[in-house]
Amino acid sequence: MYDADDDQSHVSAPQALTSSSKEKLRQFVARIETLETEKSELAEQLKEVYGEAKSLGFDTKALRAVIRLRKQDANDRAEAEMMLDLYLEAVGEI
Amino acid sequence: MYDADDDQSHVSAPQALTSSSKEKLRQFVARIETLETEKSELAEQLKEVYGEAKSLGFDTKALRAVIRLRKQDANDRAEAEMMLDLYLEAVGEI
Amino acid sequence: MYDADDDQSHVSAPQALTSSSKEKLRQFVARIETLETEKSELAEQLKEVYGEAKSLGFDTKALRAVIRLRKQDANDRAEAEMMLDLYLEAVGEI
Amino acid sequence: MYDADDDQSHVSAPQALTSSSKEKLRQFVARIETLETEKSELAEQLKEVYGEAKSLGFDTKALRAVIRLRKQDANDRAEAEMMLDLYLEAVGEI
DNA sequence: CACGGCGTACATCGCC
DNA sequence: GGCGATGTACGCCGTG
Repeated sequence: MYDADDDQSHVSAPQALTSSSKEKLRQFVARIETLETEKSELAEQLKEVYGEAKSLGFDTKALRAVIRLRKQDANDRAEAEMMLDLYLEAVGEI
Repeated sequence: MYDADDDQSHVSAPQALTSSSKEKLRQFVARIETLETEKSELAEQLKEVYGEAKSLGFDTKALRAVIRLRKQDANDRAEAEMMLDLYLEAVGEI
Repeated sequence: MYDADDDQSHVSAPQALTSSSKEKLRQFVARIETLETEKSELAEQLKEVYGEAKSLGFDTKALRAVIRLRKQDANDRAEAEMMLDLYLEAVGEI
Repeated sequence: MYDADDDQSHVSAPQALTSSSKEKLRQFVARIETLETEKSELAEQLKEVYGEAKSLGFDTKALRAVIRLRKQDANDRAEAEMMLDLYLEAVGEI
């Protein structure tokens, strides 16, 4: 996208961004980078937690498996709910 | 995990976890799940931001490229900084 | 799905599938699962081939790029062919 | 990878491939392209099957959900098996 | 240090 | 034709 303000044509000719578009773009970049920074920090903390568990003698592989299973269960429940809705709709109950 | 409290041996005898170990395990699981939830929320917000940018006509693929490049630049700068420090230290400037 | 045999109405009344429909459904599921199994096996074999190439010292990323480019070329050639046919037909040469 | 026969150094200097390496490369490309062709054909057939089901009045969305669920169940069983092994190993039973 | 697993990003496809 | 979902590929990290 070359100019979010101007472009009504969908042509691919390069054109400069308006200053308004540039400003919006800057803001998007800033918001994204903030969120990614926070996300990286959480990832960092997760690593630390696993490291701490490991240093206390826990098997991180098994620990990760537990986490994965619990998540999977949650997903399964959500999926089951979805399927129920789908079936109810299929038999005209919605 | 054999038992973070008991096991100093790494032998293969089956043994249950002590209640203390179980409690620690529960806490680790809780901490991890909290962090992962927050991480997912940030991921969600990132998707929303990209979606908003897209709805305003910005090319998200290009936007992602911008983010990636800036990140790379930051890494490069950090690395250069590290090298500089290393050299300064090597010549006794620190 | 209301009933592939019966339903001409698209009304929302709940109704069970006829046994004939159920049988068809089973067959569809079976055919799909067979095809997906075969597809997974091919995917598996592809992984093995890439693994073998890697173990012989080839850069799999470059190898993948080669495959991608050749595929693109093939697509381009097919498209050119189609255009040619279209033009030939347009000038009454077919 | 610049030469699968010669390169013991892992340096990144560009160098020509030996004819032996080139030949191997050609064979890998051929094998990969064969497998990918077959995979695409299966994908094509899958599309046809779903299309046929749809034309007979079946709800493909529900059909896909069924397939997904059955696959998920299989995965769950495999995962459960893995967890069992993991736990058995953790208590020294392997 | 090389490998495999995991999470993420891209592309494709079916649907609307 | 845009959008959402799904399958595939890449990069990163932890591990042996």
